[in-house]
Amino acid sequence: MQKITAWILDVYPDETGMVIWLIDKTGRHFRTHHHWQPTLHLQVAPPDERAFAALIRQYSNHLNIKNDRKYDVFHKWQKILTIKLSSPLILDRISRQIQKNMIHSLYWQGNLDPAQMYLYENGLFCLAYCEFHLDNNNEITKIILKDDREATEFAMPPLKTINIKTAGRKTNPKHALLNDLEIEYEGQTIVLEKDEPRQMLETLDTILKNYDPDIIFSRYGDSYIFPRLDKFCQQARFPLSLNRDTGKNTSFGREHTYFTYGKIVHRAGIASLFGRLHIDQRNSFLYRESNLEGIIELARLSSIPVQKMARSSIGTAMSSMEYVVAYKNDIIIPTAKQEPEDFKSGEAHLLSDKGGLVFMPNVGFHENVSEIDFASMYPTIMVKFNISPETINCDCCPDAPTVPEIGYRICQKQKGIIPETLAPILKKRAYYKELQKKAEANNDIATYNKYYLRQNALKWILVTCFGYLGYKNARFGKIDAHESVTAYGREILLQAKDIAESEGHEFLHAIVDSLWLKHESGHHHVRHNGEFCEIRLQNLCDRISNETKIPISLEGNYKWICFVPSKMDSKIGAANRYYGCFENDTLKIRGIEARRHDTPPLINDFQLDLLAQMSKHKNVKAIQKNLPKYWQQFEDLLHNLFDGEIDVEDLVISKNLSRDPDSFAVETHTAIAAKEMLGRGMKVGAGDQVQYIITDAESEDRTSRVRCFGHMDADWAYDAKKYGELLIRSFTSLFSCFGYDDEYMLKWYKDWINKNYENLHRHKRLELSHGPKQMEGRLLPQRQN
DNA sequence: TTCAACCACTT
DNA sequence: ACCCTTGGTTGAA
Repeated sequence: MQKITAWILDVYPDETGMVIWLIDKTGRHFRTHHHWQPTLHLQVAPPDERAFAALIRQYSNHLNIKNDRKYDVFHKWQKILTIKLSSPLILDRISRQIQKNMIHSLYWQGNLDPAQMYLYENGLFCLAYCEFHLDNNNEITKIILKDDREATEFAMPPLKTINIKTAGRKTNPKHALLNDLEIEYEGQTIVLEKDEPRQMLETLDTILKNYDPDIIFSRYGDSYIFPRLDKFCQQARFPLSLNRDTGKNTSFGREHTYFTYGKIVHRAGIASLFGRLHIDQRNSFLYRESNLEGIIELARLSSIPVQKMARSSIGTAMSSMEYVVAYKNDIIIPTAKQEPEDFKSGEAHLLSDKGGLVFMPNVGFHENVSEIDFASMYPTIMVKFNISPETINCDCCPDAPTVPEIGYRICQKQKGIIPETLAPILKKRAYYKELQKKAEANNDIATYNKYYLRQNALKWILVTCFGYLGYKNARFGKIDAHESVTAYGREILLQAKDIAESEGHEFLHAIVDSLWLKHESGHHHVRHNGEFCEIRLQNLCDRISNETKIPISLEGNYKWICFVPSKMDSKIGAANRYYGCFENDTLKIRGIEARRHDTPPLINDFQLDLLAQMSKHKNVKAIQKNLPKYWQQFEDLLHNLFDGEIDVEDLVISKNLSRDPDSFAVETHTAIAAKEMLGRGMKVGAGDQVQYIITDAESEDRTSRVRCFGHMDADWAYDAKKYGELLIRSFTSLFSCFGYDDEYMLKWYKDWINKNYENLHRHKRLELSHGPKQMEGRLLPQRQN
């Protein structure tokens, strides 16, 4: 027998169990194997008995079935069949077959990834430090975990990394011809030339064999580099050593598009390696947000293997963390959500259907305002009030306290699966934030970054876990739990408002988890009375935190803040559109043009420039005094626009395609630009970004309304009038409360055009002062073949 | 000119 | 493989 103490690098199934790659303190790696059989649970309904018999017949040698009992999520003792499969490789097939042919039956643990299932069952995770007992065939006989996924300090193995990317272009090269490849490792860069494919493969192979990296980072490795390399290898019959496991070939997953945070995201198919990790930095939300630190943090918490974690959505990580808890508590996981929404009376529905509480702010400018924010309000509510699908209206606590307004009971006896999942995450994040602060104070940038990245990854779990509660496909989701959270949220916000008012603060505005309070008039500057204010606010926050049990803290004191009026009704504010300036002259901007990614650079820069100037003013009077100056800047820019002096790249509008170009019902600018690109042989689809210039917004001929950026040639010019309107809109967003509202501005605009550009025909195209710039990198190249 | 459907985006 | 709202545009009535 042999003992190795090492980290788990990667896990994947084979015929008889799991292949487990280890890496030790010195960076040595080992391929080991652990015999393992996956388990499913089933409760066969009478109509499905024939289908079940057929399944047993078909897989007679592969299924080991016994009668069993298990608790389900609702703590019901279920009489079930436990089915052991002979090999993890048939798990997917059998799981699908049960789901398809046995629709009346109850079925648990279906559609789980075998590697994750193995890790859940053994309480393990990738990058866990363990002691492994091996026999002479490298077969694992015992694993002793010497690590804890909830630990905030954990050791990491020494990982050798290498970077592969295409030379030159920064854009997605999926349409492009093959480019040179750049390989970076140990501080050196090697360029592999595209003209010598054989040479390219041989050099890369040598590097892989000699340097033997643990992680390959790439840009567009999933969609481009790895598929091309694979094709080359096949053509040249060259066995490239991408995989450490010599028996395996690179696996290419299916590409897919999905909806998240209100937009379609395109995810290229995963190119995953065996025994070595490939992370495509451009196909990983998590990498972009929180680097390898965040990927590893979540891989440890969720038991999702690192390569898959890198490409997973936050929702997937959240689900997997719930499964970890379920396995730990020996609770079986339903294959699909089965619990229908509880019956509700009309009235209850009306009350509970509301989301977060939002007030209507008094529009316009306010001075001497402080903002206080609840930290992670919704997840904290879930943990503090034990809100989980199975804790709502449980059978065991008929006299339990109820949720405000909607009256659901919440279980007092059993801790819910969601609170149990979230509690350690909240705790861990708070701890990381503390360490981050400490490192900042010590000017220790490396440590600061490490903890910033980790807490940021956890933040994403916390901001999405609430939405996931009500998501109809989530296995542990239930809309009632969702509603309970917002009900508590509303009550807590109102409670905070009452406390603030009782302490003599003037309530100004509140959105879900933030409150804006005004200080009594008489102190023109918070600074003037600063210290007194700080203490009063600190006391207020302490009192609210104590009474509501949700921590709240001071976000900052505003010199001035402006709540932008709604376009629908200028009397009331659009709840989430505001901008303000803190005492230290930093700005907070929400909802207005400069915050939107589809605002062209010209407009964006103009608005931000105005705001930067305004941030120097200490009160509203000073802003008002400078209005003529701002107006002049606005009018000058408008003249520039009409005189054709603006570079086209400052007018580019970028939008995400919500669907494939041909399936748009309305010919929006986005749809027109996408179709133009399609016509030029470029591959654009849902989730891709299109960039275009408005050339003639009012044209009868739809195709002339916009041009996709990159194909603007000298025959085309931008539509100054239209961009003028966008410019005006960005101006009114800032100054409508001074009388520069839409109505006034649009009338002024009409007169201004008549006066200054009366010879400008409505559809006249302007000459460009400089030809369109073809910017390297922003230009989408023609697709090959 | 009006308005419903559609689309993109933010919190 | 998430909730809903606001604001703007399109194109037919």
